Amino acid sequence: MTATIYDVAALAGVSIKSVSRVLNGGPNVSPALEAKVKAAVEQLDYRPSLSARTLAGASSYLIAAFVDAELTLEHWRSGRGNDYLSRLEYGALVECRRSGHHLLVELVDYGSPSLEAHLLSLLRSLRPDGVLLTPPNSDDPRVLDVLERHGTPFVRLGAEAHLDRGMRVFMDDRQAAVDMTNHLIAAGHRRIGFISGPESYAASRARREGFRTAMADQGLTVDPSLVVEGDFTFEAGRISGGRLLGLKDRPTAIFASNDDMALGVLNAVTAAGLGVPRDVAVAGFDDTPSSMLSTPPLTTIRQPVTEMAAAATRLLLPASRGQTGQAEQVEYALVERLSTAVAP
Amino acid sequence: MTATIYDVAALAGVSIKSVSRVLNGGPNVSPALEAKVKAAVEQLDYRPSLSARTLAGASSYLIAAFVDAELTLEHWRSGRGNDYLSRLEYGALVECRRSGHHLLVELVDYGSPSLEAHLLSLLRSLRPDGVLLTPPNSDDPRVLDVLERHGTPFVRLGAEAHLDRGMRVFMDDRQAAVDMTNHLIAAGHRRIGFISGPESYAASRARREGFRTAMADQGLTVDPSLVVEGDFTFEAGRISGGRLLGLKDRPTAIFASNDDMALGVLNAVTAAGLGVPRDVAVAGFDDTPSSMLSTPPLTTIRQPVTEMAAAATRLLLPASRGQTGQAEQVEYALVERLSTAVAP
DNA sequence: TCTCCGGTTGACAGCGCTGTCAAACAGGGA
DNA sequence: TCCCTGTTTGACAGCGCTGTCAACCGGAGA
Repeated sequence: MTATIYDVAALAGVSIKSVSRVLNGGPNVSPALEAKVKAAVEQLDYRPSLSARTLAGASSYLIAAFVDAELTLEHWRSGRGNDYLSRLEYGALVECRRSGHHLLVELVDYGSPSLEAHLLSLLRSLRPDGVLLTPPNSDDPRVLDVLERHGTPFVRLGAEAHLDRGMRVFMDDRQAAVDMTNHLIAAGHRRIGFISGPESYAASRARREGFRTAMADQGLTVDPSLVVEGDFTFEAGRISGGRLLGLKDRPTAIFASNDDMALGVLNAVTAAGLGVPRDVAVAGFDDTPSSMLSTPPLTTIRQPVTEMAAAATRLLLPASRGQTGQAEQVEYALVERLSTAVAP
Repeated sequence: MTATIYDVAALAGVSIKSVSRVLNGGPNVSPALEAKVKAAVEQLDYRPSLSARTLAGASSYLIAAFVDAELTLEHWRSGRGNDYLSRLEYGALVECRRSGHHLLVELVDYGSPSLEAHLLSLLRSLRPDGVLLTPPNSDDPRVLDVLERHGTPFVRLGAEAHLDRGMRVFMDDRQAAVDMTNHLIAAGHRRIGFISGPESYAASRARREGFRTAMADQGLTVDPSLVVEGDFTFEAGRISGGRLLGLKDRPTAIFASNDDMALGVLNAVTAAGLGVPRDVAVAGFDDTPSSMLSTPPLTTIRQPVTEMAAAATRLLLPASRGQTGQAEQVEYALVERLSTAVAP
């Protein structure tokens, strides 16, 4: 039916091993052989079977991305999308295509007691060439343990703890928060409210840390009542924002740890009968699509998720496999839009 | 190293075939055998190798989702996310996990001249059990040809043409547009602007058709200048919306074919110094996350993309494989929010 | 008692590749 | 001329599983 390597070998008048060599770019192949084989491959429209290659060889040509099932469900249930994930996926996809690999997306129940068993099961039956780990699970020691024990290379995105385990791709969340805070201070703000994300995210902690540092460096004290915690949702931003605006000495600027919360703040400001940026400046973090479309558009930090994922995937590919402990830092950018504009 | 079926067979004192039978739920297995095998599997923590099963058997336990590379790139470049795609993916993932299948995401260049060769290559090397096709490519005859020729089952989401090819999961876009139009008419609107999507999308055509039908059924004439075409982007909505608002006899309501464009219209209304819904009512289509978060929140049609994808995946799974030509319709819902509220 | 039959289990041959190792071959130097 | 070396190619044994088909077992029926 479908042509196999035997058909190609027969047509070209060579051994199957030679066909395999040509196809995989093996060493010591004469130009004549290569031409013959390529012609036969072309003529039969032959494509090697992934499973046969995987079974016989060392590589599976598969990259697996572990996606947090509960988190994703929650994202959809609450009506916000999972922008981070799709950007990540796109970056990984592009890189996979370039190298002839394939991207397998796997839903993982990080909350399950049988997490380890499930992961091991995945690794053994799929034998992926590498695994992509996303925050906040890229710091989960149970996952790292399984991966290391099984010997599967993995890249942790935005990881903070266990810096020597696996490979990492990250951005400087702390410095980005410093920059944003300085941006607000430069615009004349002194009382700045901060809405942090959940403690479980390394990025949350780093961003709050950056905010504190920048304030301290400028000799500004941070009123404890101006720092509140949210869970990265629009609702959290709306409520926390409302709370901050309700203070008798309300902040003139609010820096939210992500865009969803910043959008909630925008909503709260409007609801309070105030204007952005006239009465209150608002800044976000992430540069999600909707941050550009809000009224007014949001000043935020662009996190190059797609590039991070592409870099991570590259680290996993056999051709340019990185070493354990290897880390790559990507650049962020402060995107200045109207929500923090200074009145002319 | 890792346990194989031979290890299990040896430990249980049975043949490898018996192990295989137990694991795959084969017929005529005695309880005693089953118990022995299961114990051995447990003890060795055995997991069958996907590639070996694929190579030897008929199923690959893989479902492939074809993602339009150019479209996705464009989505990211223009800053809007691809909400549709991630919802789809989530639905497929959940269903895959339930059945022990895996989801493979493949970037496809639908614009490439070697599209057919590329697809064939994918099908042959991966041998997926089924393929998920998304609009607007679910109507592409080149794709359908390749899939049919190769004999791979596929489900077309939101497909319109070639109704007898492959399986389909769809919603009644036309009727949904009728409902929305009636909703606007019921609110007292007579001059209703309509921003349609690109002609290449079957859904675009159906929505416009629904709008026209509803208007006609209510005995309202549609002023041709009130029907414009956009490309589903925020910008298109902003520009087309601005144009409609600039007419000397401007519409009192604008129905955009998707939420991104409706958000653009919202922006245009505000820019024109008008209010929503006070001066102009705005309706969208899709129920994307941001439609809920806009100011005011958008009245829209909820398209159950996740459920559609889940249903589609179910049709592909060997256990409940559907027949060619089989189609499943899913229900939409009109979500009424403030953007079309009638003044009290 | 013997045959027949359905239920149950196992032997074995692939599936389509890659890795190992040996064979064949060509060219340089003694 | 022969040997040695390095290059090029091929034979063959798996990889870990499923499908096919035959063997075996026990009880029902003749």
